[in-house]
Amino acid sequence: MAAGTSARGRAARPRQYDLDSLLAVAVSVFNERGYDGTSMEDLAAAAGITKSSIYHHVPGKEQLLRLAVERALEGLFAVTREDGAKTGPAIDRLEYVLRREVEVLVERLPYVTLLLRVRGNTETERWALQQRKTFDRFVQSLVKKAADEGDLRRDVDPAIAERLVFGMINSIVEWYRPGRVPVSTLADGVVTLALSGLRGKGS
Amino acid sequence: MAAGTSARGRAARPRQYDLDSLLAVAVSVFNERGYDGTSMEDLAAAAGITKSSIYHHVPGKEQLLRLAVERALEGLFAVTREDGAKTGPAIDRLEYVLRREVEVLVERLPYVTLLLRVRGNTETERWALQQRKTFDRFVQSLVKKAADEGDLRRDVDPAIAERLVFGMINSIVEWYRPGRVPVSTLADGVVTLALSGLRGKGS
DNA sequence: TTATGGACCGAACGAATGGTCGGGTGACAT
DNA sequence: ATGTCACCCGACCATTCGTTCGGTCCATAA
Repeated sequence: MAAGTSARGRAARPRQYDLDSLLAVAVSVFNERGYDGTSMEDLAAAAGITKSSIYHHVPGKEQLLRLAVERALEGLFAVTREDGAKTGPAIDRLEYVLRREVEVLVERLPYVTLLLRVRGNTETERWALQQRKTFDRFVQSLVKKAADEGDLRRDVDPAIAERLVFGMINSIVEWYRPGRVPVSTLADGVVTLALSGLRGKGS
Repeated sequence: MAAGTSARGRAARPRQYDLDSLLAVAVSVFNERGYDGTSMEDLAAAAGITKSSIYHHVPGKEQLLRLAVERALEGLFAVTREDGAKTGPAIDRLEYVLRREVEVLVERLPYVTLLLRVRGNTETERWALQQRKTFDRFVQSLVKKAADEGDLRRDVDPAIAERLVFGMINSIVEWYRPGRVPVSTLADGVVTLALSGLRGKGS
């Protein structure tokens, strides 16, 4: 984003970071090595900078994690406040949220990836887990409502179904990379699979 | 397993580990804190033993990881060699593998959990990732065959579908704990959801 | 020209980490 | 009684960790 040769000045002044561009690098490394498996030296090397320089931008390693998961959670919770998630039959709201969640997940892929891998070792991580739980409960209530309105199959426990569909969506971060397949195709696939299943009958 | 007061001897000789029981403790801690986030002291504390004692049973931290993921992979690959995975229409083989994978995953829950979280920092981890990829390709070929035989819906790319269903199953380790819900119910839910979807029409 | 301030650096610190070493203790077989 | 062996211990080591500090460089503003 803000890294690279500045406007003027021959071959001088390469790499120059601000908080945002440094965060992008850090998150990328976190996702590759895992948060605990990443040292400040790893980050420094990836950024082409020294360890101590990182502390000019950020007060510590944990803050980088915090900023990243905040960015992810912000996107996720924004969906729950959108119209499509609040009006109409629960089954439609559910479909809307599923599709939108896929979109947000792809849009902020590295940040959401990191969020989904949080384990709970630090205060920041525990806070992130709590937030995820809150979001989870929102979707859970949608599934419950759709079941109550008779729009879901009755031979699968709604609680289990929610976990599974949720897990399916979250697993996207493990393999999807933007470019090859358009997001809309992915989102269609998710919604179709979640609601109508894999088996035949399709056009 | 083998920890506890020995047959004879008053209140003497508490905790006494063999490789297996120690591994069980270690894997449990790995899953809670993450492999990189777990120190040998953490393991020692959880086992009620000193760090140095651990080295009596195992040559190092990485070996514990190795033993654990081997246990998981062994169970997974055993499925691919079973009859149900090798005979009959691909769609039936697929259903068989899905159900059996759920069963193995639950049966060896802590080990498979650890396997699914491997990142690739050490040689052992990279080997584990390679093995997972091999298993993945096996399931992929099943989905492909089922598609060729016309038993899958044609409006979702088989490659994407396989990833999603695979991800759904793998996500089970994040929430399922044996006891509350029987494995058979879970497996039924997975197969139903994967093949027929969430939406109505069910009995 | 000088001063301000953002981005960066090398050297160093205390704490934690994975691992080693030499020794101890008790159950069991001889 | 003695020796063996599995299991355990405390003390220690070299390295790596996250973090701090004092200082340099240079683009821009006054």
